[in-house]
Amino acid sequence: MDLGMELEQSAALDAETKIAEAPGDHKAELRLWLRLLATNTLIETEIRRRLRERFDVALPWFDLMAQLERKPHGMTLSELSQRMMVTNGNVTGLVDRLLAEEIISRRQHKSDRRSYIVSLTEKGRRQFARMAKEHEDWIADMFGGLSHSEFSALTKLLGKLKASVRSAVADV
Amino acid sequence: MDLGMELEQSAALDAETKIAEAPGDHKAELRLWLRLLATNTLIETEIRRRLRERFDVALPWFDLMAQLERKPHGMTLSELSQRMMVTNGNVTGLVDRLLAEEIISRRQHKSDRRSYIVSLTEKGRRQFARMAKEHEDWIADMFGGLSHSEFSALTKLLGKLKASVRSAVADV
DNA sequence: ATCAATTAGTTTAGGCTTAAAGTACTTTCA
DNA sequence: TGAAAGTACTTTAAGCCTAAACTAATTGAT
Repeated sequence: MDLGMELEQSAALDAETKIAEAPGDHKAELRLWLRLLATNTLIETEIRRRLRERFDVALPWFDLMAQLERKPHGMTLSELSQRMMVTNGNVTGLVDRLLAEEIISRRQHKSDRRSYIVSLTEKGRRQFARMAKEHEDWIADMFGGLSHSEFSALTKLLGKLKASVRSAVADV
Repeated sequence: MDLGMELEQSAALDAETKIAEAPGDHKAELRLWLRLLATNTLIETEIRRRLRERFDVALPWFDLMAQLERKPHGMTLSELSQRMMVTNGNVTGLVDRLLAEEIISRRQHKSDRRSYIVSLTEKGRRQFARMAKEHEDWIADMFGGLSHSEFSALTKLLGKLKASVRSAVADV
C-alpha cells in the first residue's frame, strides 16, 4: 500500500527552515505516514519473497510460528490473534493449515472448554529455528545503511509514534 | 503482522550505554523492524476501520483513488500497480470493481494497443475529495504526540532506512 | 524485415483477511 | 440460582493479494 500522495521531495523541510503551517495543513504528518508505509511495504515484500523462495513458507506462517516459539507451553487462539494483530477467524484458518502440516499441535484448555492451546511441534521448532537464523540476517542486511546512533534514535522515535497512535486510537 | 519477537523493553539500550554486540547478534535491527511493523499495522487497521465506517470504502480503493487524483490525465494499469506496490493482477481486479461503481473510467492508450489509461470520473473526484479531507485529520490526530522536531527527525531517519532497504533489495 | 525478448494486461488457483453472524461455554450479578 | 452479558472459537461471504501461466502487442538486435 502506498497512498500515492508522496509530496515533492523538498529537502528544505526540516526543523530549522520550516515555516509555520497554515491551520489544517497536515502535509508533514501525511508525508511521514507515507514514508512509514512505503518502508514497511518494501521490507515485508522482500521478506515474503525470501521466505517463499528459501523455505516455501508464507509470511503469516512464519509470524504464527514466531509467536509460539516464545511460549513453549503454547497459547490460546485468542492470545495468538491479539499478538498477530489479526482477527480470530483468520487465526482459525491459519491454525487449520499449520495443523495439517504438523507444524503445530492443539489441545483442549484444562478448565475452559471453549478454549484451545496451540504450540509448536518438534518439527515446527526445528523448521522455525532454521528460518529465524536467516531472517535475522536479512533484516540486518536491509538495515545496514544506518549507523548505531541513527538506529537507536529511530527506534526511540518509533516507540513514541506508536504510543501516540495507540492513545489516539484508544479514545475515539 | 507482528512477528512476535518483541524483545524485553530494556530502556538502557541507547547509543551511549550500548555495549559492542556479539558478532551475528542482530537484536537491535529486529527490534526496529518489529516496532515499524506494529506501528504501521496500528495505523493501517484504524484507517481501514474509519474508511469503512464513514465512507463504506475499502483501503485499496482509497489508495487507488489517491494515485489517480494526482494524475488528472490518468495512468496505465502498470504504472498504477507500481505506485501501489501490488501486482498487476491485483490491479486488474480492483479496476474492474471501481469501474463498476463508476468511480474511475478507462480508455485505450493512443499508440500502444496493449495498454489502457484509467482516471477518476467526476463522481470519483468528488468522493475522494471528501475522504481525503478527513483522512488528513485522522493521521494528524494519530501523530499528534510528536513534536515538530521529532517529526522532522523521524521523517529524515525513515528516508534513510527506506534508502538502505532499497539498496539491499536491489543487489540481491 | 524478422524473430526473439520484453512488456501490458488478464486469468487462474489458492491462500489471506475482514466483518458479521452463529454456536457453545463461562461469568456476573440480581 | 438463573437469566443476561460476555468470551472463545468457527463459519460464511466477499474482497484482497500473490505467483504463475497465458494472450496480445511492441521493441530490439541482427
